[in-house]
Amino acid sequence: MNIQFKKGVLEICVLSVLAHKDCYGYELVGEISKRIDISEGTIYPLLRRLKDEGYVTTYLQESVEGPPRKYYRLTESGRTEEHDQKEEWMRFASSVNALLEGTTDAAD
Amino acid sequence: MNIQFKKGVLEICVLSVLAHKDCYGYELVGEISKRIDISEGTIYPLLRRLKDEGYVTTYLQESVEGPPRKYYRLTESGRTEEHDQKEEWMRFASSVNALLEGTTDAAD
DNA sequence: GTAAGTACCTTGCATAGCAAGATACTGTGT
DNA sequence: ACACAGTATCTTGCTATGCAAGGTACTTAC
Repeated sequence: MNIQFKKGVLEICVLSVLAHKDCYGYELVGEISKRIDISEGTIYPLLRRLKDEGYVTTYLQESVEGPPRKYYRLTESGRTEEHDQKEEWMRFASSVNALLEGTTDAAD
Repeated sequence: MNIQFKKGVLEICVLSVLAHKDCYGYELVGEISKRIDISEGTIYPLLRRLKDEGYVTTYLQESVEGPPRKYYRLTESGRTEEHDQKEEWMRFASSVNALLEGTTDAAD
């Protein structure tokens, strides 16, 4: 999978999963990996950024399966950001598709 | 427009335009900018990479409107790459869309 | 001669993803 | 008791790509 394609996209993916339910980092890796490969070395710095920007808050919760989990919850600002970034992704993706189709349909 | 979204995508956009017709750098900026912002500082290093990897060849052509134009033409290897990268983009974009829709349709 | 449009190019910066490794808790097998 | 696998957190150093800003040079028009 082209690593470059993921740049910026994993952020909206994380925001989108968190819009559905609170998650801890390790869990997010599993959720997102169902569709798109993502590693722990990516998720933790990303979550740190989201917290620094005020899009999420965190709380700790004990686990019987290992060390305590740090859960991430979307803030109101985070919900707005999720909405805006999703729209921007949709616009971007359809621009790319138009360009890829439009420039080849005469040649193909 | 989110700069990060463009990472890796501009390459397939360039390959796709070149699959349709030979272009010079300045012209590619104009073609692609119809859909996606791209600057000259991006296109020239990108074209250099494509040439180094054997996906394009170049030839000079005089112009009455300014300095000579350096045209880029896809090689066979470039056509294969264009096809493969386009498929990969399509797969990637639909994975992202599935993730963005799937994780919110229960919450929305 | 100077400004605007065309056309090429490079340098230095910012960003984000990843491999690899460090830390530590829990349960299982030996 | 010890080792290992699974869970869970985090950091460091590296890589790749896009961009602003700047430089060069040709042509036409004022």
